[in-house]
Amino acid sequence: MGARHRSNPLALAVLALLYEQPMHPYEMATTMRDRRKEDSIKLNYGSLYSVVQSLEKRALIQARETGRDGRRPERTVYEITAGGGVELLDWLSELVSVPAKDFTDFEAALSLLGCLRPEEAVHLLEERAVRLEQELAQAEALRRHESMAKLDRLFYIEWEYRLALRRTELIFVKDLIRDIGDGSIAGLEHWRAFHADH
Amino acid sequence: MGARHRSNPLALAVLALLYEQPMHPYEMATTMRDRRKEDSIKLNYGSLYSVVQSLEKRALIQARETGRDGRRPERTVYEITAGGGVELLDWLSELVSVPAKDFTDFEAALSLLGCLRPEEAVHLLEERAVRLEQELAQAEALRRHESMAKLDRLFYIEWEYRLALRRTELIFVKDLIRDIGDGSIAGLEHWRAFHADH
DNA sequence: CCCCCCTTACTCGACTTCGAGTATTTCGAG
DNA sequence: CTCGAAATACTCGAAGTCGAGTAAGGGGGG
Repeated sequence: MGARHRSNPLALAVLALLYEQPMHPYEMATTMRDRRKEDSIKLNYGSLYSVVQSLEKRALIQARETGRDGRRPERTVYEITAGGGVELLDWLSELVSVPAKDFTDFEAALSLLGCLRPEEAVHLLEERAVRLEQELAQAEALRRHESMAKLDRLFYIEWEYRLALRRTELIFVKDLIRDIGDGSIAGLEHWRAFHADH
Repeated sequence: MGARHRSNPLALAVLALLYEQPMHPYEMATTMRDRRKEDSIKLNYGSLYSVVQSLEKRALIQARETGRDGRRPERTVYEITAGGGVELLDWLSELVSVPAKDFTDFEAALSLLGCLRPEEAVHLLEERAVRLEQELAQAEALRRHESMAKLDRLFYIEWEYRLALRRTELIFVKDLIRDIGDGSIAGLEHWRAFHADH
């Protein structure tokens, strides 16, 4: 399969949209926005057009018609090919069944926490905790909102997943604040020593 | 500050290493490997050299000496500048204090789960659950290993963070399997209907 | 003492990503 | 009916990403 090319999830999203029905690129963008997919899949105008182009070159999608509506700029409508359908299901199956390592910003920051003084670190972690609590409170409010309450759960599983992770993150951050604050974290002396020199 | 340029965490890692002591690029790579930083920060040979170049252009680091050891290829040793130190602390502070949205592969996959048939989805999620359990078991084993037991906790917080997230993910996946399996997930009819047409 | 392979250190160019910029068209207020 | 604002549909080039490729030194087996 085209496993070499499976880096950009936007390509997956394009295949998924065309799996439902043919579309032109701009419509893909608006559809993704309407369905809140931009929250879970990074969407960029510039990327979209080159991703579509690259999918066409690999024969996973093909141009269907290059019609024009009135005197508007030309729209190229694309449809998925048989190969594209196979690639979609194969790729999606892989993403679901094998847990990939993903590099998050906070993980990177934690691994370099030693560059900050302990007190500074605690202070910044407290800020993060506050912001996480706000985010979670907002999410709770949104969930109770009527427009959300009527939506099938299938359409917001990814949202629940993200919330579950955020809740865990909040607990982790609070524990960490406690352990640095009361000096119970192992290695605190080395940490202080490094900053004493600097 | 240079907030426009804060996309690649590898640049942050380079600043952090040079904050400790001057180094040449290849040494950065090996040091990161020795300290297991490659687990939490994506390291690529090609990227490293262009990242270093870009940091130099922005005067956050500077070449110190271009010595050579015997007749080996030239090594350029870099050191951090005053501006580089400021940028490091500022950037790191931001990453710690404000929770950023990160786009993970699994979240993208979940948002497109409708493309798979329900039974297929359950099957693949079960595979993921098994793999997650294996990963967690391996991590537990590693933690009990002597080389790990002696290490200061400060040096593997990022590892604990990742494990906490993975544990939450496992619970989430198991719950999801249950809810799709026993038909209690809202919207299952629409899901089946879509695949009946196809 | 010579050959092969591993490590060291870096280069290269094909490919992607990004977001600001452009040009047209519709819509609504006045 | 006309002017401007928003929406539509796309383009462009600068910058970044990637990993295979290269080339030279060191070291150990025959």
